[in-house]
Amino acid sequence: MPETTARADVRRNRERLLAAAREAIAADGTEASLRDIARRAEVGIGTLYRHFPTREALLEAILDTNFDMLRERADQLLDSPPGAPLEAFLTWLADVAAGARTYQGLPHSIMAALADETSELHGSCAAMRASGGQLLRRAQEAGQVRADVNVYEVITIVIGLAWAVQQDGGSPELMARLLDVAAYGLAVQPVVAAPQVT
Amino acid sequence: MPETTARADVRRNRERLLAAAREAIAADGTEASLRDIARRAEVGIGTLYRHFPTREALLEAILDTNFDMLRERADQLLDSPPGAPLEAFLTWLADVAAGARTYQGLPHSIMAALADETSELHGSCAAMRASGGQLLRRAQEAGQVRADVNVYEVITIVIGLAWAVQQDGGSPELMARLLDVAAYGLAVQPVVAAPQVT
DNA sequence: CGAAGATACGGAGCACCGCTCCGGTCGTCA
DNA sequence: TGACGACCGGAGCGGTGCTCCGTATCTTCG
Repeated sequence: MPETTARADVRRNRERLLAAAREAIAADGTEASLRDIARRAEVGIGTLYRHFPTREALLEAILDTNFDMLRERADQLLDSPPGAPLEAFLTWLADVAAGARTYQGLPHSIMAALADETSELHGSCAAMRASGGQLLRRAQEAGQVRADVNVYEVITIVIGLAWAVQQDGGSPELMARLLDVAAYGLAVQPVVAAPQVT
Repeated sequence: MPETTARADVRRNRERLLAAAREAIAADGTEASLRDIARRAEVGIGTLYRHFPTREALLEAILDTNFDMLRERADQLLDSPPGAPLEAFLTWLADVAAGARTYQGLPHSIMAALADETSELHGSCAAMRASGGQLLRRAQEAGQVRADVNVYEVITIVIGLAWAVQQDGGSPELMARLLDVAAYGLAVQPVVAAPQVT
């Protein structure tokens, strides 16, 4: 049973706007022109603002499922393998990095949302951060990750790297290499293909 | 003997514009309104564009000495201490991070300039990168830094972290912590206050 | 010293942006 | 079917980056 709002055109316009926004944001990034989104949806600019009072509200509606998946992924990684907590943690970090790079400008939106508690995006971002916190803690308790870092710093590192990679054209290879350096820096023991000291 | 341009008002206006730009960029970041800069300089918007055809040209004029200092610092670190190449390299990285954070939005401008060879800022940024490359190579040849990273990746990491810290309010403490993680990830052996495996 | 010529100045103007606000339309329910 | 109220659309405001040209100013030469 789909959420049955009072009027039909409301739901219709909402769907049109979301579809148009997905298009526009895929093309132009999270800073896509709102007027352009309204145009694509064949809807007045006023209608867009009534449905989504702020840009963050619109982003939240679009990215909702993405963040949920990231949270689920964390829970999943937390449950299934009792061993290898470092690996699980790093896997999740890579997922976060990948998620942050799905749209041009997303890293900026995420950082802004984390900093601004009044942002509509804040909830999703904070939930994601909390889930990652558990993964981090487990890896730290297993003695596999530096004990002197917290979730906030880890997220900041990953989003920062994701941003830099985006600026550089968004090559997945570069992202992997930078994540490798970060992983090496976070781990207590080298885990990946890193030069060994003899 | 100061560069004697044909007309006097030209030099006068140039100075006024640079002073105004420094003010505005310190206040509003590298995306400061150009109209506002012209207003502060008590000069027409056309005059601003004639002196500095693009925003990058204006930034270049302002940041020129900053980038030069970063390059000199690299040369200096390369010469003075024959030992401790890792330390010299990491010191320079911290300087770069500090420099990238002097203005809001500077990390973005730097990354954009490195990617776009036609940018007026590209020269300064590329020169800085090249100087850092020597420091990196020396540390690698001494076996103190992972051999599988290049300057480009290192710069990308540092600027990415600087950006993230800026987004978060720009706390120097956070910057230091993130740089520490990056250093640990780049170094072949732990050098800083990092948890030791027993 | 004064006038001619070159050169730089200023800002009006264009197309865009985010965002507000209100008159008219249209769906819904009695 | 009619009335009511929620919803829509877009004009309008103040801002942006950038261009272009009539005009004022500086310099140089007679």
